[in-house]
Amino acid sequence: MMVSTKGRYALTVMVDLAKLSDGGYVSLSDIADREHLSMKYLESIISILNKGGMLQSLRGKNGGYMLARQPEEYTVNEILLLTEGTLAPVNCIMQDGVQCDKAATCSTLPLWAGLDSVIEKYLSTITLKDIIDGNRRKMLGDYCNQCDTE
Amino acid sequence: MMVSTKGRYALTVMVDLAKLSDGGYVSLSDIADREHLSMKYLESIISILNKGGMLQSLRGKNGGYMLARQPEEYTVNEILLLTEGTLAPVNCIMQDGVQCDKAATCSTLPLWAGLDSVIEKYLSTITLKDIIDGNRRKMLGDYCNQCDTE
DNA sequence: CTTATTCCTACCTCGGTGGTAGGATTTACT
DNA sequence: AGTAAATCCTACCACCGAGGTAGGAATAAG
Repeated sequence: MMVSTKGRYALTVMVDLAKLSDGGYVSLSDIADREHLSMKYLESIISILNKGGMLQSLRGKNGGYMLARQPEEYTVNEILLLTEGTLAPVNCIMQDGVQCDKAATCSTLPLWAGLDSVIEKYLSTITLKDIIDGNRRKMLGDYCNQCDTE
Repeated sequence: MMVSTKGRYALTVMVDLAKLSDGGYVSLSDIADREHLSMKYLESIISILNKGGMLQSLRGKNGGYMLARQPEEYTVNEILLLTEGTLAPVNCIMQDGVQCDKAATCSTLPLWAGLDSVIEKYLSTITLKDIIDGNRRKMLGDYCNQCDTE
C-alpha cells in the first residue's frame, strides 16, 4: 500500500470542497457527514492541508474551510505529497535523490527510479477539476506522456 | 511504501540469478554474501519464489537455485506480485476488481484505478533481461505505452 | 453569553514488516 | 558409510506506523 487512508481521505476532502467551491466556508462536520467518515480523524488530516496552505479556514460559529485556489490549480500529486510525506514506491528512493549506500552499484535502482517517475508524472497531470468533472479518459484510459496534447 | 523489502530482495535475488544463468545451481549463501543480505531472511523469500514456480532448486551438497526460464521471460510485475501479494497503491483497489461498497458513487475511484493501471503497465514491460542489460532508456526515460514500438 | 466551530495535545490498539532460531531432510563427495 | 553442505520447514519476536479516539482550549457569530 502506497497511499494510506490519510492521503485518500485528504483527497476526498479536497474533492468535496472543490465541488462546493465559491460557496463560502464549509464545516468539517458537513464534510464528514457527506463522505461518511469520522470527523475526529478528518480533523487531523484537514489540519495538515490547512497548514500546508491548501485551504483557507475560519474559526468560530459558521466557520469552516474552503479551497485557497481554483480546483484546476491543485494536482493530486501535491495533495498526496503533503499528506503522505512521500509517494516513493520503495525505501531506497527518497524525495530528494537517493539514500542507499549501494546506489552506485545497484542494478535494480534504475527500475525503482523509473517507477517513481511514472507515478509522479501520472499524479501530476490530474487536477481536482479533472476529478470533479469525471474526466475518465484522462484518468483511466490511454495514458501517454508524449502523445497526450490535451 | 508500496514495495517492501520482501519484494525488493526477491527482485535482487532474481537479478543475481539472471546474471549467472546457464551457470548451474547457485547456493543461497553465495547470493546472500554477494548482495550483503541476511541469508536466513532470504531463505523465506526465495521459498516463495521457488513455490511460485519461478526457480528450479536442488537440495544437498552443491545444491542451490537457478532460474526456471530465460531472463527475458520474467517481468518485474509477476515477481513483485508473487512476493508482495498485491501492488495496488490503495486499499480500495483489489487485484480482481473493486471491493469498496461506495465504489459506484466514488469520485476518486477512477483516479486510483488509473494509477494502478499505470503502475502495472510499467512493471509489466520491464524484464529481468532489461535490468541486467542496464536498459536505462526503457527503465528511466520517456516511458510511453503507445509510442514505444521497441 | 451561548453555541458552533476550528485548533491542539495526548493516548491507544492492532497487524504487518523485518527479521531470528533451531532443526529436519536431502545430496555429493571421499 | 560417514560427513559436509545445502535446501526445506516451523515457530517465534520486537518494533513501528496505520487508523483512529478523547478531551479540552480558543475563537467567532448571533
